[in-house]
Amino acid sequence: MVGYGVPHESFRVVARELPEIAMGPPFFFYENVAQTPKGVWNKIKSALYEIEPEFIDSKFFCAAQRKRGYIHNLPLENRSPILPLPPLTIFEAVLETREWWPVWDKRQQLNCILTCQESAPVTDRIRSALETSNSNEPSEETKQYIMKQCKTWNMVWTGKNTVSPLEPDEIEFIMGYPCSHTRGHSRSERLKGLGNSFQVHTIAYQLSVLKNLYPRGINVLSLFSGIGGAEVALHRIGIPMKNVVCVEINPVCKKVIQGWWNNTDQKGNLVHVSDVREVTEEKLVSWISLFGGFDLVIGGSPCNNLAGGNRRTRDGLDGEHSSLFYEYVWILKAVRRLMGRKKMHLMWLEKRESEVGTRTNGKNEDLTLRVAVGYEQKLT
DNA sequence: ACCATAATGAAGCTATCG
DNA sequence: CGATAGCTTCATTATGGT
Repeated sequence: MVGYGVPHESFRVVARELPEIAMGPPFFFYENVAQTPKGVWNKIKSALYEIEPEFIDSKFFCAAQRKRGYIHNLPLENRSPILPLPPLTIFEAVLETREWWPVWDKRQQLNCILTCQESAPVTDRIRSALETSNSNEPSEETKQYIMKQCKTWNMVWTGKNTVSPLEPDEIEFIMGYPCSHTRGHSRSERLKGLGNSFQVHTIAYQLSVLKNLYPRGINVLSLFSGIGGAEVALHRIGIPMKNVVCVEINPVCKKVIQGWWNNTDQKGNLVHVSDVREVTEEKLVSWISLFGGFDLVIGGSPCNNLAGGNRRTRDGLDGEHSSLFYEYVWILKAVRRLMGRKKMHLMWLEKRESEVGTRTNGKNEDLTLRVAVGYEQKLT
């Protein structure tokens, strides 16, 4: 679960064989949960140029576990983490818990950050179990019950005989986002967005190799953007974003990204698309023509039907949401095919001319801009 | 309409044991 | 080496309140 290596590990793979058809640029980066139903990662791998997935646990980068698989065509040489690395232990990440932490709770790190949390009766049952044990030390049976609940629901000690779920602000810190990144939205929306997101430092470590390749910045096609983990990671690395197309269906997530973009003094251009199924080859041609191509196609497709926590619809890669993986695949391959062609810009103009039915003598630039801007969706 | 709450197991992996 | 136990998991949804 350490892929080709993590910071401060002696064993680091720096070279691998990539099929020629998968070599960049453009570079791509795909992510999903590591523990899927059987056969899923084989399907993903075969759809993505048979590249071997790299499995990394974010426990090497933050205080919480997060086992994820990544398939990408990035170089492996000279990876570097964002420094300083964030705290790797619970005590350092959530300072207030230390005072109440019992010695028999041996946890050093948290389990995976999920999209929902425990309910009050769990905290109540734990409190009453501790209060009824009059002695200083609860019974082994009580300890076992409490530890099982604490691990299942990722709870920390916040008072006398009291365990609580993590606050959204604390999760933002652990996941590597700016303080109050998701502020201004309902608690449940914040938890869902954060539980579904990238761990920024883990992503940044893998993307860090792009910094020297693109000193003047990159154009990004960000699919299933969520709360913008990819964008935050690139920003933290120090890679300027010239143009970013964010494809995200959740309006709350879209607002989070736009808010972060506005607050971080971005010089580039941010375009929103509200559904991956609205991406067409025509739009790809337009963006590629306008931006001069994409340098990075990045995204983690929906894990709803793959994730272990799903009791009802864990029906694999062809499930209702997770099947959107195939959208990622065709879009990536379309981008690579379109960028491989010469005179792309001219081809696109000819196509537009034939559709519009009029010539655009000397006004190609205006037409390009007008059509491209038409795809941008304004925030309400 | 929006939001918070609370109840809802199994799959697949790893560690351990004989 | 196989069996067994132990552990973890980017979730869904009916329900009720505001």
